Amino acid sequence: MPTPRPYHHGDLRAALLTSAERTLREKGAGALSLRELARDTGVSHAAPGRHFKDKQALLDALALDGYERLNQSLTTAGALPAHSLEERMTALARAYLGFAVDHPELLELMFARKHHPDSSAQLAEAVERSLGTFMGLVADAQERGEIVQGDPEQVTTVAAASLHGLAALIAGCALDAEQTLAGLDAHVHLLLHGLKPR
Amino acid sequence: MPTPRPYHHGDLRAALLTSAERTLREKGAGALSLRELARDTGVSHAAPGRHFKDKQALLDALALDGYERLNQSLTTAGALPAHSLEERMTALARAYLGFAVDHPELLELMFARKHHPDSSAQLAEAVERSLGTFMGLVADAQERGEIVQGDPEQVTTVAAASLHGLAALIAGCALDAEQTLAGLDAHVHLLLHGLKPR
DNA sequence: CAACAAAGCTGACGCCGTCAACATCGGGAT
DNA sequence: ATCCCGATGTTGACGGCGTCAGCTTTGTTG
Repeated sequence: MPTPRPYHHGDLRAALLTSAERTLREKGAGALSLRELARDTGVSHAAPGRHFKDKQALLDALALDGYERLNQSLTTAGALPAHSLEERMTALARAYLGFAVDHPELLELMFARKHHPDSSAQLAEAVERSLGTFMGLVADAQERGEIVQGDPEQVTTVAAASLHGLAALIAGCALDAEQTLAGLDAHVHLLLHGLKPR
Repeated sequence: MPTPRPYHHGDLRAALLTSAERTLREKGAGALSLRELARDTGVSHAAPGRHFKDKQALLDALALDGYERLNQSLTTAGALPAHSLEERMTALARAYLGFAVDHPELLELMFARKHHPDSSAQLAEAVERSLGTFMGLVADAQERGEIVQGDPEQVTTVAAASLHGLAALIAGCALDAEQTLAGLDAHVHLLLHGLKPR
């Protein structure tokens, strides 16, 4: 006879997250239902409740996982051997925008306003680590005199906001992804050298 | 006797939009229910269906209205008497960020990815008009040689993305609104003059 | 091996969006 | 003046959803 599914799933939490991210990618956050998730995973409709207090908790976990991967990607890109500040910044930008292109729904979820109070601390810390990657680059460049002096946080905000703007516009379909990626080098150049003529 | 509410509301569509934006502001987009909206407006639960094909159609109308007001605000700010490019850009930035601070939920809705195919054309056109305000400023400055030459669209994208990034981060609570507004002049300065030392 | 906590299941509740069928009103054609 | 019809209301129903309470299974721990 066919092996009956064991009463306990084994790693339902992970299975739910995996399945959830799949539907997130394919059908968007709005189309995510705990019950459908449970059906897809082969458990009863209330089983997810054992692992996620409510739907928002699952979304928060999804977002947190997104930050994890984004930060991984940013860190990797930041550690790449690069000669100039502009190269380093472009590498970070390419990593961030790549993430936005690959996971637009997830990015939207990550920066949504409606997280659980429980999760918001973890999420804030994850955001902080993302910004930290940029901040590190900025502080480094400031030491070398390759970048303007001043409050590193302010300078970082300018760079990060610019890239986040691109990412958000791509994720929101307000900018064409390919075209933006193609113009990314020029974008970073303008960001570093300014819009005013030299 | 008390005037019985007439069978026909008169301007239910507008009333629904008004009420909807109120709850949007107070409780977020997720907490918006057509039935509750109908109750608040004193009509039956299916009445909204006469004016909005479905819930997404109402959200789209809300977003479109948001663009209308944002564009109004941007246009006004762009027409302000200003001497320098930097002043003009700062005025636009202040208008945009002011909108983001005042209507964060609405901004999130406006740039969400999941609009109805029916509405997306109108929305895209509204976005285009927003960008147009910036594009006008850029083209103008290019003619005067106050800004770097090159594809105006590319230059506009750099400026708009930077400000949109700020707005989105504020709306998503990733940046402190007050602090960001306070540093706005410096931000625009860095955007125009670049992060590299001169 | 007994007891317990973790992690399943079932059933129920109320809310929701949406649809179909019916009611009412106002305005335009005859 | 009347009739008719479309726009805009109402009611009732359906299925799906999130969440909770209460029960069952299971593995672990003492």
